[in-house]
Amino acid sequence: MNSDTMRSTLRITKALSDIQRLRILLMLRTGELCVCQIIAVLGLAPSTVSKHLSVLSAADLVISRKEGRWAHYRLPDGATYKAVKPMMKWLEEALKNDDSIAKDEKKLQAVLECPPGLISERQRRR
Amino acid sequence: MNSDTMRSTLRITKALSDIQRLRILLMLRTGELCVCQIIAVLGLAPSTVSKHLSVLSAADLVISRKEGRWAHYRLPDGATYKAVKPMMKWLEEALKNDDSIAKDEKKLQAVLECPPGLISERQRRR
DNA sequence: GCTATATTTCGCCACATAACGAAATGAGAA
DNA sequence: TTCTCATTTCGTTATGTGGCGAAATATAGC
Repeated sequence: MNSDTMRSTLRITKALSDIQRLRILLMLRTGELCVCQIIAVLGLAPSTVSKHLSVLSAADLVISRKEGRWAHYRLPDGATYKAVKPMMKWLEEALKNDDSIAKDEKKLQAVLECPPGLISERQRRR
Repeated sequence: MNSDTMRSTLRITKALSDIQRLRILLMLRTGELCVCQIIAVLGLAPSTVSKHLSVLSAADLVISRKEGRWAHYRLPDGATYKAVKPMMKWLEEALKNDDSIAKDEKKLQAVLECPPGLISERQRRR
């Protein structure tokens, strides 16, 4: 009967077992982000980041929204969020003093202020 | 400074990203178990189970205790448990209707009652 | 000491996965 | 339409990981 509860549970724990995906999740606490912004902070190839986002999405740990050429990702809300909220809370607590996460937050602030060279011209004009 | 918070967090999430290790963790809710009992329920090679236990141990998700020839594992207590309690609670909730877990519980009951053939003679005499 | 046995360690194989670049996709701009 | 560009998909490669059996370890009993 309920053999997908294990499947979906493992989808979540496997999604959480990679440093880049944890970085993305914690980054999204500040709110919805464009893929290019996530790419800028992580410093990885676009294709790599896209794959990570699809893994998170398949685990229902993020929600995607398309707007023209851009894709935005955010933490889930409502019922979907409820299922993973304890996990997220635990993650936040576990990593609240982590250096790499703090660095990401700092870099994200810079990216959100659109300093030259970090994001493409096109993106800055959105 | 705090780059091991990420390391230890990932040790935990990676430990939780395998079905056999989830089975072990939930099995241990009934209390301390001998390795051979865990082997009997999982139906895997002793070396495989031993490796899984060492992964869980390295993540501080289980505590081991040696007693003569036998090794016993249990869920952590006190301060150590506090750190992973939210995770465990979430896991229990997520898998409370899972078939494979229910099957394991049933099999564990049988193993604890020592039916012939499941555990070695030697073990039954402990 | 020697034997038996529970557990761990080691070596190996098969498979999963993270990374990249290149190509494909899709939607706005020209 | 055609071009541009953000994103995704695909193919490849390198590394990680789960599984097993064999050998090593450790301890109880003789």
